[in-house]
Amino acid sequence: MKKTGVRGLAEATGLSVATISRVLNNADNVNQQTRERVLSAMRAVGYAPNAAARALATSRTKTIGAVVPTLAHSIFARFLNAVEQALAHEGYALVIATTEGRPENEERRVRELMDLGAEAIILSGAEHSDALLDALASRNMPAVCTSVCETSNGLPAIGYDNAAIGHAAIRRLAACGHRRVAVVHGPVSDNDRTRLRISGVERGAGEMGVSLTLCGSTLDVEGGVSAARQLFTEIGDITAVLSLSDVIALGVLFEAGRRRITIPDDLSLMGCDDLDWSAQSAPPLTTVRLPTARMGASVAQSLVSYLDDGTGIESVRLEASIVERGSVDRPRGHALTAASRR
Amino acid sequence: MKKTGVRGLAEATGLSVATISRVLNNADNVNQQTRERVLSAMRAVGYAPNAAARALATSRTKTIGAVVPTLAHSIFARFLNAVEQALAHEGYALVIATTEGRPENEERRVRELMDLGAEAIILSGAEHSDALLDALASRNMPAVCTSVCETSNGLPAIGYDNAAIGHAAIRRLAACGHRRVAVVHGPVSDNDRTRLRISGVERGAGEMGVSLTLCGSTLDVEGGVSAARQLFTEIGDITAVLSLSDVIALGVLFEAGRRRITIPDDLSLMGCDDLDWSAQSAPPLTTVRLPTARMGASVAQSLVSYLDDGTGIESVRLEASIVERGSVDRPRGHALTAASRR
DNA sequence: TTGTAGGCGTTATCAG
DNA sequence: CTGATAACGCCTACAA
Repeated sequence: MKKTGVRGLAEATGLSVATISRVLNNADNVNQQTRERVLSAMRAVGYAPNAAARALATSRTKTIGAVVPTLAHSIFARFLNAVEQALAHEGYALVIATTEGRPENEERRVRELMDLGAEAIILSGAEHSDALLDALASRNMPAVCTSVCETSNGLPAIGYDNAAIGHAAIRRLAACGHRRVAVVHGPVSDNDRTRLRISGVERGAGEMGVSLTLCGSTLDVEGGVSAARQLFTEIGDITAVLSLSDVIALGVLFEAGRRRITIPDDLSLMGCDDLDWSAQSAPPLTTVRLPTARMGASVAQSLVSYLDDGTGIESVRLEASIVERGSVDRPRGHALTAASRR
Repeated sequence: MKKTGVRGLAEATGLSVATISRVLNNADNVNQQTRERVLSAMRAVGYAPNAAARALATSRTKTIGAVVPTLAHSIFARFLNAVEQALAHEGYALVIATTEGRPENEERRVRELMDLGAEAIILSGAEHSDALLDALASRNMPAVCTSVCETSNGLPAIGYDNAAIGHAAIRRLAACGHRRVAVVHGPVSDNDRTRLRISGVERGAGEMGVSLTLCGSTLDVEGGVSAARQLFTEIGDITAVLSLSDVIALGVLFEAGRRRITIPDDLSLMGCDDLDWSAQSAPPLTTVRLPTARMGASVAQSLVSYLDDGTGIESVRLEASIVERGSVDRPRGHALTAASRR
């Protein structure tokens, strides 16, 4: 029976395991010829290094864990897609854990990730249980909160300013002349980002004399449809809808279409996210573009720098920007009310 | 300086590492009191097991790798979401690698996954380079192809029958009376699933006397919009559009809306996937529902059974079904042509 | 029920 | 430039 691993190669080449290890790690102090010899031996036996053994010896796993509510929402998927790409380029692996929408799972998932050997943890949002924070601290595990730009728990945050986003969005609408706007948003419990956006909207509305109708919904297209249905049948007296995420806006768009409510003539609609389809819809959606991909790259970069070079992890505030497309216009009298009756 | 790991606990409790290890692995042959003692000691020192060491000793990493083209397309994200959930319940971790849409990256990513210690590999589609297949075989690494239900490379497949899907879809359209339909599909190079669907469509069209117009596009909403634009301006003479994926159908829907082409009055539209929004659109999209989540669960289950119990990995064919909603109707004369002139 | 000791495949520290 | 050897933290016969 042949020996496995470096030992086998050592035997096969007549060299020592140390030398084998050196060529494995591209150490410079190896004779060119020796290296060739080892390399070809490796090819010959189809040698594959054992990551676990290496991890044990170096106490480096080159693995980073991320926990998100779900992969089924494209905003998280796009973010992780960017993270994965950047991490892969740096030789790190990404292992993903979902909470299945239940924040009470977060701590457990983080623990699993750590037990698995993750060298850093990527979290969603700024709010995390003390137990989770403790777990992180007790192993002093680097971690970063994403989709937000500040936290009150001491963890660095890489993301955007949700309150500012809400603020800018409502002001833009106000600047167009809207004074009665409905705000459709996802669940606020367990979602600090949504709460922050709402608070920004409220502040902006106060400044601009805009009267707000808040309307909660689930974070999916169906939620947008239901919310729109309610808006159109029970509220009516609004000139614009601000949807705090594009999936919800899509629902509003669909429901408006069904009711022959023309956007932006009868009603303006503004979203937030800038998803794949947002520029393509009819009409194209005016929305807040979130720097999702840049955020992913930035998170990956920060973590890798920290792990490889010991650089501190700084919070990063990425700018979001409103992209004007065709779904927002000046209000036209009681257009919606009229349209609803059509 | 305290000793780390099991050794430390052994010292702290006055027991041996073997006993510590036993409680760690919930072995039954350990005294209840002893167990308590160890457990509380573990809590006291905040013990965290070292996965690398365990992996090295047991040669089990409890990690499964998946490579997909991208996470940015919700069809993959939803699939992996299901995989992750099922795997997590079984105590396995999922590490994800993307090819960034370039099949030539696939082999490298698979190697990275294997080098990382993945115990099984999840692949997308049935087509894979010989180099990749060899790499898998030489380490006899279990792997499964997904989104397809058969392969010619010896690997098991868990998924649906793409040709049958295309076949059923076009026949349904034909049964509604459509004889001239445009098929909009994503890239065919490097995508066997799309090719299979097209072949099924062609066979069905032949059987039913349907004349087809094939129209390739990119696999996103924008692609659907462009294709629709071309269809509406240059082709015209069709009564239905069969979109081989829902994202593309969404583009068609948007473009039709922009041109005041009413679906399904002027034109029928049928999709494939059944995404989040498909039941909510205006009109709701008649589409082929792919068992994405079940597929994810099935893949996870098969792999886990194999790894834990040595059960063989069988190919699984999951049924897809057409879900009738509002976007397909009988053709009405030259409605589209008329509508285009409106 | 508990303890002892060897080994898992690499890395890294010394000498040579 | 190369070699011997001791960790790394855990598991698991085999003994007791």
